[in-house]
Amino acid sequence: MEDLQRNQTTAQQAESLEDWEVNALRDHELHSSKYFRLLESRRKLPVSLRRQEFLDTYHNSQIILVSGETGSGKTTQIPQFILFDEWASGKKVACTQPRRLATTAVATRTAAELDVPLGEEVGYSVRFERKSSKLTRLKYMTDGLLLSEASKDRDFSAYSCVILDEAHERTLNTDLLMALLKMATSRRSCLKVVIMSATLNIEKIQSYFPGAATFEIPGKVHPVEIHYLSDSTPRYCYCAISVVQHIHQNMDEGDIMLFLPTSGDIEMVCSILRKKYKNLTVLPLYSALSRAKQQEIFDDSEYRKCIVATNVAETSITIDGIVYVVDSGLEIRPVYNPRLRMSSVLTCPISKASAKQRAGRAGRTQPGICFRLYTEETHNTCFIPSAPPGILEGELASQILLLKVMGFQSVGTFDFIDPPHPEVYLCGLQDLCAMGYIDDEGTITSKGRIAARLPVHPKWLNAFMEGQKNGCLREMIDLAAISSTQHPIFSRPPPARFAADIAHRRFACPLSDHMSQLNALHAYESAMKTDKRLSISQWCFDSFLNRRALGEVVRIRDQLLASLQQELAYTKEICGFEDAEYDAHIRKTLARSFFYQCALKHPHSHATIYKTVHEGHTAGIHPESVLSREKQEWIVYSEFVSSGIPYLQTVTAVDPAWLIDLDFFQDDSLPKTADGGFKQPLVKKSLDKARKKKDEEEDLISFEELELKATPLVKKSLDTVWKKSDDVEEDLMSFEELDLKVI
DNA sequence: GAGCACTGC
Repeated sequence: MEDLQRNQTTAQQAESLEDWEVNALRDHELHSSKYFRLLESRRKLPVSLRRQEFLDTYHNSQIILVSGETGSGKTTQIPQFILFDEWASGKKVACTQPRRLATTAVATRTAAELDVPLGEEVGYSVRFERKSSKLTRLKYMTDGLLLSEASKDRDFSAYSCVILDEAHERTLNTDLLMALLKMATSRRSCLKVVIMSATLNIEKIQSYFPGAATFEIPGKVHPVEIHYLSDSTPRYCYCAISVVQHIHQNMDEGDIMLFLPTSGDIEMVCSILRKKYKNLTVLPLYSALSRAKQQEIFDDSEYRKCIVATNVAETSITIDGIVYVVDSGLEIRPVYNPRLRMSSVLTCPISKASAKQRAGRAGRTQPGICFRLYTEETHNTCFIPSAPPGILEGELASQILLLKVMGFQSVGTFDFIDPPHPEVYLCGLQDLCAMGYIDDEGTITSKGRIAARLPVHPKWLNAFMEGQKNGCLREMIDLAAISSTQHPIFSRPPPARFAADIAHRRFACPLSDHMSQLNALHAYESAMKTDKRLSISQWCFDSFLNRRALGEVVRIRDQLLASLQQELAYTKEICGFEDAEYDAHIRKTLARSFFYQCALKHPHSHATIYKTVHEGHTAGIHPESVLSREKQEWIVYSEFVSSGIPYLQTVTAVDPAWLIDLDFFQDDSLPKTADGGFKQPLVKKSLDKARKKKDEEEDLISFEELELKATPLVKKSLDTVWKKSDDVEEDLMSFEELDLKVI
């Protein structure tokens, strides 16, 4: 390796080093026999045949765009080519992935290919888990982690080259990194950047990096025959069952993968298929399933396998041996409305890129067939080319804060590939201002600097500071951790919802969902201490609590504690407040830290209808909440969501007296909407009431004043019809009826 | 009285 010169190596040099019987990276340790077996198959990959061409491109350009389909070997080989070429730099090579699982998997594979122990020359770094050392020269990491490193070092100065993989997915983190790397390359001429992407939609990235060199790698995939429906159907579940039935009964062996939008659809279809075919191994696959259940899809089976999946199977999990794909053409998409600050999910048609990706799952090991449960015309005219980038899809407060802490003052003019809508940006600024993280000029405050570095949403810093004042910092940290897990800690499996609700009652606090969550977490922790490890699963099962989620809560909580103590100098001992007023302290803390997320009950309405104070929107309380049938006047809420009806989720009853001294609620400072339409009387009167304890009658306002809008009850009639139907046979169409045409 | 996906620090 001593003879190699940075950015001047040749494929021949590198290959002769690889062919040696001793390991050039490991001070001349002998290679294992497994190494040579792996080397032989690596050399056959399409990308290996063009190693010299790649190096020529790499040497002549600072930014390189590599495009290639799955199966080209780019994720494992390109970083190794670069590792040899950058060896003399003495710095690290980073390669990012959007997901944790892929990061660890590809690092493990690459370490094996280079015949080094994982964590030494080749390592990885993901949240909660680091396998890297001083020796590490090639580091696989999640894009989120590199981003958080970049917040402390805009120049990426530990790296000679940064490789961004899966850039076509356009995750929020990848987009931010592309922008930061573009700037870093102009400051550090010795920094190399490689953007790796699937071939589709690469033009956008190309025009963002005008001077960049491009390098294409042919893929190694088998042809997939596509069949479309000649007539569209809304009954995609039964249509899918018919197609699976046809494949199973009439077609050659090979496993089947069926894509459906929701876990509900999946469970229903699985139960029908299981009843009908004893000689078919039917396996559900979606992210909320336990790891063990997800792992079952890889187990050997004596029968043909039929995997029924959401789009986890599109990107996160790849399975070989699939020959038939059945694609409903639907997915669940999150929709965020910045004006309402409300999120919801919708069932939508997928993109053309997703359809291609799903079909490709059939051709990984041999030629395959894909049945699309939509017409060719639908595909061509209704499907958008590719999913919109993540930066256009959500709330951006934490990203704006991150850029501010990095020293970018006017984030509104920041050079993004796709700049977010100005209104989203403006909402983010307003929220940050309300939280006290930026001042009226848009300059970051000292509080904002701390909030930007937290491993949870920055809004929690206010809760931590308020919690410290009120002696319940520990509880706020617990709640922050609970709010950042991807799955709810309370499990309510559809067949046992009623039983789950009863089991959850032992944790319920009548005035607060937040308190109820804390009760469940604390019960879990004491069960962990007293029970043996084996029975904790059973305890969670019996209590209808999600063990995986609770485990993650504890890990996030520990990470938060560490970062609060280290970075923020929270040296004061962190302990819970324990007295008769315990509940009230916590509720007061929530009220004072999430004052911009409080709502007021409509005084006359019989149903529980609330109006949010900040924006003046109307919503109900989510039926799962302990407060759904209470008549509490003031509440704070954690989420404003919609599933047809707008709901406030995870709510806590508060006393308005706790709020009246906050600037936010001073009469003149009440926020107004752009058209000046904010309705103050309700809030003002209710606050006045708290201040003066006046006679209630005087303060009542008319129903009209509330401007309650009728909220249409969207019933998914089709869904309910499908789900209650037990006489399946009647509903099934014959395969011939479906009239599939081959393209 | 009902939800509905997937990531990251």
